[in-house]
Amino acid sequence: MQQLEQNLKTALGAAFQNVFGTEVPAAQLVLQPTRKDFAGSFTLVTFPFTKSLGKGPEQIGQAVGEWLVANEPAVKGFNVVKGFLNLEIADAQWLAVFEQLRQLPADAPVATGGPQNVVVEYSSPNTNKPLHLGHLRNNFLGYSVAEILKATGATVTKANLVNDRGIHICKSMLAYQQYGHGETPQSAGIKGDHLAGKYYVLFEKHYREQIKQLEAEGVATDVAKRKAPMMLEAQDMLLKWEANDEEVVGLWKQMNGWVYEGFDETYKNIGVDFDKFYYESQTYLLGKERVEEGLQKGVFFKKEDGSVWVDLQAEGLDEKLLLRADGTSVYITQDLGTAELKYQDFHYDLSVYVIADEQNYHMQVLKAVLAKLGKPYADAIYHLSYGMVDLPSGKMKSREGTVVDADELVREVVEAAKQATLEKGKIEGLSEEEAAQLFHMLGLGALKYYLLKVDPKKRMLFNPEESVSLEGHTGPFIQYSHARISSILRKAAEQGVGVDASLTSLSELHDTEREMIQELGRYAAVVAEAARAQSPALVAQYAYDVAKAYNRFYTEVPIFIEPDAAKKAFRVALSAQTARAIKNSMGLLGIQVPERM
RNA sequence: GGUUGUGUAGCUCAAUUGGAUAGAGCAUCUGACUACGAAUCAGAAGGUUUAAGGUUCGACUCCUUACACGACCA
Repeated sequence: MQQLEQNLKTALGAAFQNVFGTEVPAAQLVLQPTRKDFAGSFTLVTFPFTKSLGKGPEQIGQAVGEWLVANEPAVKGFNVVKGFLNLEIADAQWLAVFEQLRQLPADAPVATGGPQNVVVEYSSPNTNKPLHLGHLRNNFLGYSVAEILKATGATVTKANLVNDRGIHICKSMLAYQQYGHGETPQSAGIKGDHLAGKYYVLFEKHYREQIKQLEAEGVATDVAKRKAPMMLEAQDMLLKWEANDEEVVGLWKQMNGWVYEGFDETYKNIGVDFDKFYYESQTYLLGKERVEEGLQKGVFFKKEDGSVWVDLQAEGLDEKLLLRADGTSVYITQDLGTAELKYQDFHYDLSVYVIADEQNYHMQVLKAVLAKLGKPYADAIYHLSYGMVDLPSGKMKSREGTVVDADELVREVVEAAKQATLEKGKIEGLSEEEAAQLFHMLGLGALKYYLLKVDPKKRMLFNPEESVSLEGHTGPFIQYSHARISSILRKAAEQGVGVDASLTSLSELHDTEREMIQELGRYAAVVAEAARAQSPALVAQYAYDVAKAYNRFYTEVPIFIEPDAAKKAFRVALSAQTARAIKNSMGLLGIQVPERM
């Protein structure tokens, strides 16, 4: 379709040349799809030309339109409404567009001239508690952005930076030491990440009790928080960990092992994957080296207490701590090391960090610090900042126990999909295993689509009832359209209707057929824009538009009843092409589509 | 206090990046399964795009100010 648009632009240029005798810069010839309520397929806005031509917008549209109809075979007709020139395209052109789409391999990359070598870091969990709803948005976004970039022909590495060290990890370790009695995931029958989370919560509970007690003894709150015995013990544990204390490191390895097993299960269950894992325990030392490098280069400075800082006021930021007085690292120290390591490993020209928007400032600092160090990859860093997920009851707070657990949520959406599917009673003949796979596909489709259809940078509201809904603007709506088409294709195969019929004998297209082709033709442009904006929401919207357009076509145009064999074959081919577009675009979102449901 | 993001129908979200009468879904109401899958389709109703100015042929979009909510930095 790009070619059709290009041809139209060339013709428009010629029209201006011939009618008004002036050259119009190609950049000014912007075509947009015509709004549904007007006749035509492409629209040129003529207002911008009124000044230079000294003529009214209608007059220009009329003249250009007439010239096009007389001289450009692709333009069948036109109408002018105020400053809008609507072009009607000849059906032969649409069929040519369709033919081109059909010839394209299903996995043909969409060339964009964008970055070729990309690392997308996402998920990046803490190893002290299980994944929750917020992580799901992160995981689905990261996976989808990676897939979209792959679709533009880029080489993409999916990376996961595991936050496996620090005081928060020690908290769950300490609580386990004190209250665990040697419990294991096996003995407790609890997933490893949930077991660690249980002890993290236990730590918080006892810690808070200790604070209360100290306060009752007249200690000020902030002092109580620092001096509570459990906090002191956790800090002591962190020091021991950094000193490679055998017992502490042993416990750390054991508990992290449990957590990784739990994460693996969850990742598998939600259908995301990674090519490379990084662990902060392995990058923080490299980060310290970078801090040292900065000191030597004179871009960082040391305060009297020995802590290391960077002055970013020239960049519109503040002074920022890079290394504590006691020499222990802070978040940014580790991030410096990880960025360096990632670059050594992959020499990316784009490094995407999928991180919540509460880290906006932190990521600005990271970029600025790397720039100060003169790192060539500083510019390649891009923070894909996404908004928090709120609940109808308000904000999610792990400390207040108002988080929505990822595993539990997935179970619920799959169960809801199962109930709805069984009610419809349309899946007879599927084995038990196939049915289970289908329920999983539909439940996850609903959940993923729900989280991905919203613009990433916006904060969003998670409504549990809507998230399991299967009707309207949802994943299952699109999945249903695919299942429906699959059914048609099965029937076509039975009846021996080929999809490779010649299109040349077709006379006139139905409106919905024309719209369908135009919709299918947008695919490449949508993927390119989604990659540029790093927004799966655009792909989600597109998949919905395609399904919607098909359903309209489906109710208005007969397929198997059609007596004209050429038309019948074309409609089957159009259906097959639509199924492909749905499967592709949903695939970019990490959502699978069924043959029946 | 400083920086920054958001504000669109009762609710959840769009709006091709400055273009036409601001579109979808949910909820409400009406109609369509003896032609191919009704998880569908067709239609009704629902809007002073937070407010006030400004730029423009044209503003949800850009600028200024104010208000509300959030995040971050102290």
